[in-house]
Amino acid sequence: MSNDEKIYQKILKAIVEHQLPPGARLPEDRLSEAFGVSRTGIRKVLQRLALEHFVVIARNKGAQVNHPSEDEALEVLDSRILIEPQLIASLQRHWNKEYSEYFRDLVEDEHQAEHDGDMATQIQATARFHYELAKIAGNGVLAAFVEQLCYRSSLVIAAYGTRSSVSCDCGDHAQLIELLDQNDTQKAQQWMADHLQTIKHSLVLESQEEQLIDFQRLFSE
Amino acid sequence: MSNDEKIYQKILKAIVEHQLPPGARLPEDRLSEAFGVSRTGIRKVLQRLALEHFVVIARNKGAQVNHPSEDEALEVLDSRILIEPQLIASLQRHWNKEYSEYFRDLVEDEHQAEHDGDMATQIQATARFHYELAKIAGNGVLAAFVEQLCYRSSLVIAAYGTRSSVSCDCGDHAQLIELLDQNDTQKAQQWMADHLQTIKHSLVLESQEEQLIDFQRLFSE
DNA sequence: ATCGGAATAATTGTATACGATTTTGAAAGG
DNA sequence: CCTTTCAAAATCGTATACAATTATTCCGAT
Repeated sequence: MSNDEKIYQKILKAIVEHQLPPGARLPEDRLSEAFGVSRTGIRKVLQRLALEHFVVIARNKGAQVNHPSEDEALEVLDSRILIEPQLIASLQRHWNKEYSEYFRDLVEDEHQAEHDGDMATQIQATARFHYELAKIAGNGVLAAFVEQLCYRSSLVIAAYGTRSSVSCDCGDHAQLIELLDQNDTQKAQQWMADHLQTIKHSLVLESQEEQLIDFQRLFSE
Repeated sequence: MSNDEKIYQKILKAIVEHQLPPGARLPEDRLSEAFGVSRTGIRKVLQRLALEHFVVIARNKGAQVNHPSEDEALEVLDSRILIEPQLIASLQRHWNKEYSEYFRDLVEDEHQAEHDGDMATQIQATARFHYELAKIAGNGVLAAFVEQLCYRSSLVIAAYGTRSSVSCDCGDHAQLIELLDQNDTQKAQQWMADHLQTIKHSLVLESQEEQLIDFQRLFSE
């Protein structure tokens, strides 16, 4: 893997795992000295992250971790709701015992991370379950998009999620594997749709109220 | 629009309109003098185009217009087949007379370009019909992905399309508007799926045979 | 004490320089 | 005449320099 790619992965990991919260500034100087490369390489990485909506770059003001709007948050989840259940059908055709065991291991990793209170690992494992699943459906273009949506979902949860957003759904993933093992495509599709809906509705969108409430509190005090 | 963005648009346009064919090399020096900026700005644009799969960059060998593999070509179309019909449902809810007229104008542009033999304009108009339609479904994240898939489709057609790939489907678009005007969501979805299938099957995938045939021809002559 | 406003510091935008790698082309040997 | 080899040209990767813009701090005025 190229050096740029390694830096990209590290920063993305930090964002997705909520180490770098939404709104955090990412000055090129600090990053370049932290990674031991010149600003040139850092800029390249930041621009990539910006295209993928993990950071936003304002002209002459630099990069900061994206704080997705409520619209964006919902659209990311809606996109997954539209795509991922659809992938189940072609996924089911490739399903076999090896996959079943592999994904049970992934679920086990999730449980372990949850038990250890290791939220970063848990977030990664949860996202990975979804996009690894997407990959075996056989369409690399869609799989790449789903992978991006999964990571963006992690960022959405960082912005709007509660503790339950990340942990509540973990036990569930094993249920999907059961359905796939039973070759019950219909139910598996429905499960996936419900699962993503659950995550979507676990988001707390404070809307504009947050700012209004601040004003009101200022006036009332 | 920033200067970078303008350069990006121009190069993308040239690729999508088949002015820069798949495989064409894009040396940074030539581009930088052509656009009157330093290589820095060009590199930024090329790297963006690479992330979006319009060009491929090989280390120390530079950028060239992507020549999509057959797998990639099919996956791009399959992705559209999975997504675009699904968008019809939410699209239909926003449909109104203004949209109807707007899209009839777009179709008229397609016809005009076809009549004038202006393939570049025709390609743009055809892609635009699809992604403008996707936009009014109300999900910006998905719409952006569909837009990218439409442009990638143009590149796929540059690589594997016949003349009929670009022109045969033009008259059709008006039919979809009819169905939307009649509020016949079911048929509109089916139409979209069939339409994209038609495009997919109009591709000629020479597969590995091309190379073999070349050898055979060399021997037989 | 608080609110401008100017000077200074910090940060980004773009160009250029130089080393590294690849490609090209020509000359020498078979 | 063809192949091989090596030098030169072209091209890319990365660092650095300097200009442009933005953020911060400090000072004076109200």
